[in-house]
Amino acid sequence: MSIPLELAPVQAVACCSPLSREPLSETEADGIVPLLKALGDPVRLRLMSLVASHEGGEACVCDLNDAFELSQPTISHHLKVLHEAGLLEREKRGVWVYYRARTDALENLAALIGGQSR
Amino acid sequence: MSIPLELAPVQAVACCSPLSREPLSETEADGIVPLLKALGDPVRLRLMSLVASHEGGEACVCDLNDAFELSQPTISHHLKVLHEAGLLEREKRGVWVYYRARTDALENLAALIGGQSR
DNA sequence: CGTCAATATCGATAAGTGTAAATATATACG
DNA sequence: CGTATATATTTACACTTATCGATATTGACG
Repeated sequence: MSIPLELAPVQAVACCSPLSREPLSETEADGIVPLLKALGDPVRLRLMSLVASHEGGEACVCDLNDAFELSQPTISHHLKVLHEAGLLEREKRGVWVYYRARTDALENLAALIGGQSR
Repeated sequence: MSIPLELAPVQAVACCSPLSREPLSETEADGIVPLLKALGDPVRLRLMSLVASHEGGEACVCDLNDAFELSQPTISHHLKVLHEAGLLEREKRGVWVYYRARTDALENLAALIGGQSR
């Protein structure tokens, strides 16, 4: 019986008009920043890209570990950050864990960053 | 006699296909991460939005300082980060300094994040 | 030249973050 | 049950970063 999550993180970015349209409020900024922070690390950005571009839009952690010369706990940590930001979904199947990219979150974020000025 | 800049930072994001299309290389990621890091701070994200949404697409530092309850050096620091990332242009007119949003950089970044899978 | 105002730089500090080693948890399989 | 494997958590540490006060720089103006 788990509480869904503190808040739907995907919708944090769907809340506001594009950057260039009107000034972001402090609260709005605080909602978006975690996503940008999550992507603002080279390992996480590549992890995100690896998962998102993987066939079926999902990838097993076992595959991801091998793509980096980093310890397994470090990769696990980065996946957790992406997951908590709402950019990756997590699904366990047997011993394996699969992560799936939330393309809606990516698209919302992109719309917020690159949206037309007016 | 100033060297243009070490590299055109705007094009760092124009270099690669979207996240979800194919895995980002380490080099590509390293080029993009500075932009995401620059935006991944609430003050800088709001600064960027303030400038980008300001009339004429530019704003004077004097206006920006007043929008935050932060010291002037702190704002100056954040503007520098955004400028060095290639997200803001800097122009001095008399005693005042105006920053202008590089919407092309924002659009390229948005395309990279939210681009279609295939 | 001297003063004032706008912006940037410097130095210090507290808080945040990426990483790894050690350990824990969970699942499959004899 | 016992062992092996996949993944997560904990702890610790080096490194980065956001912030401020003090100071420097730059331009306007008398």
